[in-house]
Amino acid sequence: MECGSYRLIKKSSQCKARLGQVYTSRGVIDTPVFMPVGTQGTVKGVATEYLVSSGAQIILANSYHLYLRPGTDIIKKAGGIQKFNSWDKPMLTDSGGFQIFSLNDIRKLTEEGAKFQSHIDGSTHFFSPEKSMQIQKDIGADIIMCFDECTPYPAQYKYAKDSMELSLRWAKRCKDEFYKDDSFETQALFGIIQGSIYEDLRKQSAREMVAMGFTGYAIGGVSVGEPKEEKEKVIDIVEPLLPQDKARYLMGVGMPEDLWEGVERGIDMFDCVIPTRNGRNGQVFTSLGKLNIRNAEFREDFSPLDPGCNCPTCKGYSKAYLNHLVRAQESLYLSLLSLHNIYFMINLMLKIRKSLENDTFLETKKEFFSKYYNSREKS
RNA sequence: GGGGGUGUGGCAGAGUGGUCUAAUGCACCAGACUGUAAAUCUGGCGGGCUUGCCCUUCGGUGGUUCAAAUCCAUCCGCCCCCA
Repeated sequence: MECGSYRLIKKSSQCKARLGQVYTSRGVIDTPVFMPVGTQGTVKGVATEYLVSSGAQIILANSYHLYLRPGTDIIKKAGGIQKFNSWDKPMLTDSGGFQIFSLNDIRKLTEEGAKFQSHIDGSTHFFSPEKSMQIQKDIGADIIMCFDECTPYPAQYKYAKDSMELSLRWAKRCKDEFYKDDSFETQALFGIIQGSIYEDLRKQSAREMVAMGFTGYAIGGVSVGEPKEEKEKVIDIVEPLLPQDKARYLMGVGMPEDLWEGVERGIDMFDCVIPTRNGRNGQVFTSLGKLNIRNAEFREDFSPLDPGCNCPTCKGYSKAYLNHLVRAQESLYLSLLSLHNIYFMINLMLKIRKSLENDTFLETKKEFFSKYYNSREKS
């Protein structure tokens, strides 16, 4: 079976949601799936063994960050990223395209590629589509991404069009570079659709990417500040143009509510920094809504974060204790909160997959939302 | 007993006649975070409302002055040095 190939198991009778699997040489991924982000080759604050016990099936790493530090030579010597960080399940690397967006002030874009100034020491580095492919081959993840420009929001039509077309030309170069050797036997290359919030641009991008032919397709350039409705509109525009027999990946998404909306619209894969970053900042996701564990109301609350949660944090520690750890700036809270949030997202996807098996997606979604949005206000 | 110093918002600590409800940090109270330059960032932090203004604040009291956290007197507290 081709690495990165998608198998549709069951389609919802209620909406576009799909239950399926993505094949990789390091294992099969049940979809819809949430992929925790481990930019520097580590899901911040979460040891690999806990990541495994959370049920995470695949995690991300980032080309730009690992290229700068420790350097791809070291990762190669280690035997690839999975040997390096002891994660032997599937992995996906982002191309550095998002850094073109986030490092806006210290990068310069040309047709050839992107010149970055290292955020670590200021040194200059150049990423081209070809270079990004080489780096991602060296890192050795199972799924790798095309080098693109993650178009900022808001973007003028002209900018969005030029940016999307540049990403198309880069995608062609990525594909050419990727298939130069036999990497495709163990790695899959996914294309990324851009076009900001403009219907014709999104359609053009989707059509041309599909015509070019990739193992899977990602929707990029979302969750960059646009309203929720715009994001959902973009999925609705792009999804019908994507082949049913390929995985669809919504990049950088998201919040629990976004995962439901994405799955409902036919998305199979999601990644987001939110469970870890927000965890480090005290925000916790629970079946009864979000809460900030730092807040005074939890000082004497000796119950777990989420009554129904099976994570080590909820099994072992109370809100009052976690509140204390945060106030005392004890580093343990970084791990405990990140871990809980990872479990929450993974369990959420499990619940979603189960509802698809039973073909009760919409009812389950409704039930989730009614608890998630109403419970905390009532109490 | 002699000499010197000091007292400012929850804490530390600036300010030494008007531009002072009083810098800054901490603490505290909230909010944000979406392919990670993030254990970060933002806002609030005496009271009232008609949100611009009014009232109350710099150990206590009493003065000087158009004007006092700032000057004077006095009282109270604390600290240091010498006996």
